[in-house]
Amino acid sequence: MITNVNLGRVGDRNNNPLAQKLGNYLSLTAAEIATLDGLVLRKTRRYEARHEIVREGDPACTMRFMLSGWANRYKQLPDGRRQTVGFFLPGDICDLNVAILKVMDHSLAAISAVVITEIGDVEFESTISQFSRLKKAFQWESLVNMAIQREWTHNLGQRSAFERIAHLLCEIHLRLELVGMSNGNLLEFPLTQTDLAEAGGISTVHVNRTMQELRRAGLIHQKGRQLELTNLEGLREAASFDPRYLHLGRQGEEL
Amino acid sequence: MITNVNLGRVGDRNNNPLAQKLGNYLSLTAAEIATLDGLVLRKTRRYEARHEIVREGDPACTMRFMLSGWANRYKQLPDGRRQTVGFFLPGDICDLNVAILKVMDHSLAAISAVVITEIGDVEFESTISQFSRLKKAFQWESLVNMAIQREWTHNLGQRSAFERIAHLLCEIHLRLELVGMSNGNLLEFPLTQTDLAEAGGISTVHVNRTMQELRRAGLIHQKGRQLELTNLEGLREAASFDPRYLHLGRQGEEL
DNA sequence: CGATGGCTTGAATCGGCTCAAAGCTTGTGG
DNA sequence: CCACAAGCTTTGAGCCGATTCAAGCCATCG
Repeated sequence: MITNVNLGRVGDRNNNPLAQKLGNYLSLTAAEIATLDGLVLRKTRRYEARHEIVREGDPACTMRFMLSGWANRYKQLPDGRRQTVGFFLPGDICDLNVAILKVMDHSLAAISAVVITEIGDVEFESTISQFSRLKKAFQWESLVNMAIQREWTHNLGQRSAFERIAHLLCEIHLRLELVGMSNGNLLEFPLTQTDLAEAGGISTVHVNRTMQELRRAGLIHQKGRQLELTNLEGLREAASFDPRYLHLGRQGEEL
Repeated sequence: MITNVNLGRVGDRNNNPLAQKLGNYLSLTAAEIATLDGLVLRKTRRYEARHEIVREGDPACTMRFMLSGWANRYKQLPDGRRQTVGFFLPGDICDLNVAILKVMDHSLAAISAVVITEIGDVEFESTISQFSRLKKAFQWESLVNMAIQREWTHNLGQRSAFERIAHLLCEIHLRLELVGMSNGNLLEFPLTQTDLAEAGGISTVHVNRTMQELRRAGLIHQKGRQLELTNLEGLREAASFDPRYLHLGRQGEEL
């Protein structure tokens, strides 16, 4: 069920997560933030949990910004085997310039309820041609997304099930932190074990046993939809998680 | 061993592979091709087979274009487990805008002897700001690279060893075809079984058995460094290879 | 209160890994 | 032109991580 809603007030209680995200690369001026608000806090679309957003084969017509909720990007083999190739968290940009390609090579689906802004490329182009630092920030974000995709490749190719799940949790935790959505080591966690299985390339049953192992090792603790990373250092160690691939740290101040 | 060579004449016997590559997305004018030649056929670097090009942690200072040879991009865990996250074939662009990031999150190494052009972003920016169709072609190429990375993620997460290797071979074959480097189903193939193992996330021993299986199934045939895909349709079938993720077909003519 | 979706468990099985040795090729230097 | 080394490929045997299948449990929600 797709509904169009005008979310005019998203911006006031919770800062625009896109501005928050890009602020991790360059520190943005008030004018730049206002520009991002203008891009993002307009007509939005809401998708209920577990609903499709776009399907592989659909025309690729707009860029999408995640305002709230979790979504995933997945690909499927003809026989149905499905791999999640990425998660979208608030502040994420689904694909810069996708509109150039005519057809989606993967699907997007909401995990929890999701609010998204769609942006046409004309408008986007005109914004970044006026604000060169925003342009740089968007390119940066895009490069980080590629780096994440490479890390996922690495994750699936070389890590054991235990390490993989640990790595996924570390990445999600850090990415949520970047948009102010973790409360220390505690986070809202809508993923089912089946979601983790599809992202980790492991069977659901084995995810279950792996999560038990992580709990027994004192690395995580779950109560309902909340996940606590009870020993973040230990978890990162277990995963060989090295956050450098996320390229944070405002190294771009000089511009 | 790194040597600087001026390859002034690369362009005349073999067309500039970059122009050939981008020509698969948009059909380029003579002026556009000349511009690409100007970008690419200048001072180049040659790396011998099996030598490092950049290492994880190095400063990320330039874009790179592959003029000839094969290279790979890989990441390594602290204990040495190594995953190839992508191959670079002639005509490939190592990373648009990498220079924005300060540090490489992965390494590049030559597989066969390789010739590369390095391009500074200032020069690159000025070129694409003058030639909007080239800009579009470069963005397209960049989106295709992301799509390839997603497909690799899918490959590692869901396909069996047999399917994975088959898929890799299909992809390589098609990508070589795009730059005129396959001779029908026959191709020059410098990868060792160890290379395939690192790309497929499988052990070398198992790659060996898998290649035997592919041979027994009549799908491939090897003589020395040559690989023949003796039953391309069968191979694609076995791999569930769907070339749509490479987004070919000059759908961009309208620009 | 029943239904639905997610989590947990056990047992049997299998795909792919490890280790270790041997067989091939290719290139190099004498 | 041969001999040897180095690197790549092949083989076998035993093992282990992860899968499959099938059933039961638990929580939530209409």
